[in-house]
Amino acid sequence: MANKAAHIDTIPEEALSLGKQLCFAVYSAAHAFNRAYKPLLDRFGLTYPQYLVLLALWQQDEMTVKRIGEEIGLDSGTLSPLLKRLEAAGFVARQRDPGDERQVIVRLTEKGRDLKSEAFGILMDIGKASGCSLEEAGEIRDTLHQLTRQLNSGHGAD
Amino acid sequence: MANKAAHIDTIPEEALSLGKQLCFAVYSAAHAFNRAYKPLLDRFGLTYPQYLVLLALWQQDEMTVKRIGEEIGLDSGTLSPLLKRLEAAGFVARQRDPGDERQVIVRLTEKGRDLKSEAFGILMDIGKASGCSLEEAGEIRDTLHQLTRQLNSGHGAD
DNA sequence: CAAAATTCAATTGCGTGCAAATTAATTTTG
DNA sequence: CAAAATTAATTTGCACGCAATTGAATTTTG
Repeated sequence: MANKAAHIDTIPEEALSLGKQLCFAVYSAAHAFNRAYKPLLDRFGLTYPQYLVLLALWQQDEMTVKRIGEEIGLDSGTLSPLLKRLEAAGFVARQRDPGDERQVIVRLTEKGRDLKSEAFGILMDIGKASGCSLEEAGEIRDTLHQLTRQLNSGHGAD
Repeated sequence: MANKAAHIDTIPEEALSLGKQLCFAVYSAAHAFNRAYKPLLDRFGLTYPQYLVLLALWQQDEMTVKRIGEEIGLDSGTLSPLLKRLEAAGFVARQRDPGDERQVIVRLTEKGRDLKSEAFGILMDIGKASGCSLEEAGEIRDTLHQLTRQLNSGHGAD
């Protein structure tokens, strides 16, 4: 892992510029995606994190809160109220696991399952709005996954 | 009713997978950066958005709330309380523009200016945590800037 | 010049995100 | 088997982030 940052006297004043910072680029892109999704999701009364939960459930129905949290990277403090809102909106049902009463199993309702077919439309609208090809998107995605893994390794198991 | 989008043979079921979505990769990377910054910024009692405001002010001191918002992409609804907290913490001062009483000018305090030299340390810690070279970071950054611009063009000035 | 429109910041309301504390259920252990 | 430790979800408190509203100041215009 040759780190090019060996002699850092090369990091000038300019490095503090927002435009020069990778983290700000990621931060801005995340907000831009959020804004792009908003009008599409508003039609269904969903927020982006709520949509992420549905995406996860469309792949694998009947997950515990903890499992969902691992899938999308949120803790129960965020998920508990979010899931209650998804339940109130009729997209999912929550039920204590009879086998282990500590756990809550979240499953799609009919309404939640029906939304899946519409999700392809959202996906394509976003794909168009992002203005990049599938290959391009795939490259950026993989690069970011690697970056995320690297960043997360800093406080996991060391 | 077929649960498969009829003529969209290029976008399969798999496209709904979280791991396949560019937006989720961006979303996750943003959170990963946030978590990486947190312990570094906690030392100064700062949040990441607050740090962004200081970065902007280190480049160009004495900006209006609106100008800062344009720099980092936040509106006054977010900035007003944030700037009050930055003021309460002693990093900035806020003052109505005598020439145009609608505007509020934000400027660094001595304490805010002093923090600038420490910021290089934060920058380098993050650079190390991201595990990519300056060139690599630059490429990803430019790609994301382009992506952000493309996404924002969908509802901006046209 | 005065009314209307515009601009800027602050405020309100709602939904994340995360840390820390809480509660209930299960597992470990002494 | 009972006490202690662990686990899962909820709750609480704080800080974004954004839409919509408000209020004050300025500009436009009739």
